[in-house]
Amino acid sequence: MARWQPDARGRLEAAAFELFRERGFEQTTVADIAARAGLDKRTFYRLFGDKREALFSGGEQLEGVLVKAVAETDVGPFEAVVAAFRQVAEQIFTDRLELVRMRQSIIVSSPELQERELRKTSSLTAAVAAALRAKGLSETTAALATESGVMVFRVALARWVAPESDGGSFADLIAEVATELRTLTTAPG
Amino acid sequence: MARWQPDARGRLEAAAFELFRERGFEQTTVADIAARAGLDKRTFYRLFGDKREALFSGGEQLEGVLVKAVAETDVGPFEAVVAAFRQVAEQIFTDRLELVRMRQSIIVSSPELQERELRKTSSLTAAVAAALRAKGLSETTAALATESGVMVFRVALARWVAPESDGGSFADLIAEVATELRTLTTAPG
DNA sequence: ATGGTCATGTCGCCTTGTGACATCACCGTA
DNA sequence: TACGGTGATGTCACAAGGCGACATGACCAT
Repeated sequence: MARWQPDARGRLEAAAFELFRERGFEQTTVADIAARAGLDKRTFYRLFGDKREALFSGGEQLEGVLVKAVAETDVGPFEAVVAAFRQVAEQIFTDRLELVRMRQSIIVSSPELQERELRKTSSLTAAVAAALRAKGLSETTAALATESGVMVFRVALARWVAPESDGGSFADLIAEVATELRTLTTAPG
Repeated sequence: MARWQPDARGRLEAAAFELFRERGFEQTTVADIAARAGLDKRTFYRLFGDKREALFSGGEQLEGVLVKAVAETDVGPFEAVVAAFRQVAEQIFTDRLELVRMRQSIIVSSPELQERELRKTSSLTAAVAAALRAKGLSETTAALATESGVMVFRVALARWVAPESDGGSFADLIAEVATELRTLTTAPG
């Protein structure tokens, strides 16, 4: 018989998710999370940099998919980023609406988590922008195309998880929002 | 003779700014800041929510100017936001390049401060978007116009404070970046 | 003079996050 | 079979962030 149960990291993530939902983020201590996972506080900190990180693990995967998609697509930079996000929407978000909703509701309830989410988005943005620069685009163009794409994704996500949403295709929503953005910046006055 | 020196808040902000530059954000304790300002740690926490806030005080002023400018301007939403930021650039940033550079260098050196800056930007964005909605625009349009404007501002700011920058007109830079964004989202392929 | 108000200081507490060291199953090797 | 190494975990101790409760004392109105 093994000395330790397997997948300590996964157990901690699950425990954190449950506890954040049950009592809220601030009312949950790291010791609580570790206890529910049958581990020690110190072990938690070996696997996660801090309490917030337990909620932000899929990030690297997302970044990988995005960067790859952007690098391989060969249309205009803005179109490339939007296409990459649509791919992410299909690969990663499909059939996960309820999960995403729960996650969002946790994040919205805590300023600390909102800050962390913002930073995650920001570093993801930097990675995508770097991928665009690697294709020969200028600093400014890469930054604007990437941030526009991220913005479209965020607005579409907000609409997708909204209570009024019918939970239709997230990828289609992204395309719609991209179109809105185009008309918005184009139309003078 | 007064029992307390005046402007405790200002003294704490100044002390924090100095210490963050001298030793770095993480190496500075709240007790250090308070001591340099001739105050107690507890007093610091009465005036600021946390250690980071000592560096983010002009934010409310900025938000006020922006919201007012957006509400009063009467062109397309994106144009309104860009115009508002150009006004801010002239009113608040002119002749403060060195100060802004120092501030930025402090923020860049600390992940915690970066997170906080992101959140400040985010709440400012929300305020501007609300001002646009108050003018009758849809949720999505307001969000896209605002975020586009904020993005333009951020990219322009990055270029303005960059070491290679000639320190020319920040407002002009904003106009340039806005134009770049238009061509970028417009051009298909 | 009297009492209220308000900014500040003092004290004590819990939580976050980390360094240093102990433990002990597992594994390869003699 | 014994032995030592490795790696994940627990234990202990501690600095710092952040907050509640209470004390202090200058200022002000009456």
